Amino acid sequence: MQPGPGSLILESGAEAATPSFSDDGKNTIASQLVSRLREAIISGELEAGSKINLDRAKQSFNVSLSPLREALARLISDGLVEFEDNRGYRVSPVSLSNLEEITSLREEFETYALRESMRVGDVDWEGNVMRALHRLNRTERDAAKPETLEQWEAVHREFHLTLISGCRKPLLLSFCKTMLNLNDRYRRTFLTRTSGDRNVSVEHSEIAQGTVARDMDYACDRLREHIHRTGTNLRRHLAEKGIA
Amino acid sequence: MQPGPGSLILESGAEAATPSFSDDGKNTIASQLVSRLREAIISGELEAGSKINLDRAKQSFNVSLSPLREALARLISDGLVEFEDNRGYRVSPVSLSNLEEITSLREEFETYALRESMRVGDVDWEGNVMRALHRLNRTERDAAKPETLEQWEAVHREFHLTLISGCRKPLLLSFCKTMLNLNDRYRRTFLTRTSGDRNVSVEHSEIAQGTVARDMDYACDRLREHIHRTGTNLRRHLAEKGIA
DNA sequence: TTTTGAAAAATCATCGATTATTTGTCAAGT
DNA sequence: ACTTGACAAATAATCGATGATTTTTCAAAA
Repeated sequence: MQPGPGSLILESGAEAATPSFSDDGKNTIASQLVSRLREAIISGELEAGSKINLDRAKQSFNVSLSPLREALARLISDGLVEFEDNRGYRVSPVSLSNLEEITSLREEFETYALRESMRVGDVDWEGNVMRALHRLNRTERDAAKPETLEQWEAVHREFHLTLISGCRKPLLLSFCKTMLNLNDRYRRTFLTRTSGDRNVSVEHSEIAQGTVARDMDYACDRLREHIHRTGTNLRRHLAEKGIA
Repeated sequence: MQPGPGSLILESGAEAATPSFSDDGKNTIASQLVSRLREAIISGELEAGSKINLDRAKQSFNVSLSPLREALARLISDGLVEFEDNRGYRVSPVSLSNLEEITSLREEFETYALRESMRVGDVDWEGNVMRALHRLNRTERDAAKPETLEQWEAVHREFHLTLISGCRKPLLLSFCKTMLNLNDRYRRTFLTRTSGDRNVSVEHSEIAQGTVARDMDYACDRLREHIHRTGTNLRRHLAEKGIA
């Protein structure tokens, strides 16, 4: 079970010199569980609102109780898990009002963080933005190939986080990360294709161009529209599936 | 052990019809620890930046390891505790830049939440605001009597949270709560008396009056100034103690 | 039929002991 | 004197078992 001496544990997807927002230097079982559980929830593998049975989870993840509980406790901060004394953990439910709040807060927080980034961001940051944009535009997204969806989600998330990564406000960044996580769960659960009347590539490019040009009003307006459109689309899909 | 038929279980400190932001219906050791640890950190009893030795903490709180680790894991979300694999937990350090970020985010988040509250808040909420103001104004704050400082902190916190409690955005409220916690740690650690040139009672009254009058610009401007002044005061005290 | 209450099952919470990792110490080699 | 590396102490992480609480089941009474 334990890796023998001399065996190497390769960290998945850790590329040097790439600012990574999904740190994978995780050593302990608890920390690995945080990543695995987060992915399981965001991807919809663990159903929204469902109770997390500790015995079953223990078995399915092949771990003991202590690291599992600790991992779940840490996930509360991400808003992905809820807890109640003597009633255990459950996956945070989805709802129309929750989606609407997430959309509103993304609009407020991310435009604020973007403005701050344009105010104090350095040239490295600008370069990171352009690189993230390029990668995003070169990443295919085909509803017929599920693995492209997953890859696109990662690159897309990276783009939005890079945009605001110049703001020098770590707390604000962690809030934005949380909101983005929650938002991505809705998209991955309810939205496999983009609405026909949108050209998302153009939207991203406009945001990035405005950003490196330090045109605060333009960039923030485009970003706000972008977030708002996604919210509207998602809301429609939720309504179709009859979610209040 | 089981309460007999007809007996009532009274929750400590739970006054009906009073919106409480410091829920104390905690049953389990882990949940009680979260409260105790949070208070210990905010009050400065646990020194900022210090490592939390699990063995010693275990003894001093008279608990076992599992609930202690779980409680600390939950406190990460409050920004009061940091964690690193195989290196354990430590109390989040204080710094000038951290204080400045907290002040900025409070200005942004709380004014946004206050505007939303004025937009959608109901009459109950208005009443709660006026009650919280009254209680705050009637609570003595004397640097010579430490117990009054503690009481004042609680009522003051309640006032600020009540102001924005009408916004119907639970995630936003939890973020504001977090920022307020972090801010209160700075005040309780570095500030025992108010700056002489301020009349804080008047500031609070103006904010509350503007709020129930639904004068968005006036109320938000007063609130922003209020937060900003506190930030400036704290910054000066940090500088005096030579904290970068 | 509905309600009640006690026993049983399921599940959560906690503990003490064991294992793994990191940190500190000190002597040997350069 | 400075670095290096092995050993020892301190500390963190995990496990399996035990204890406590909640939920479910089901039979008896209204």
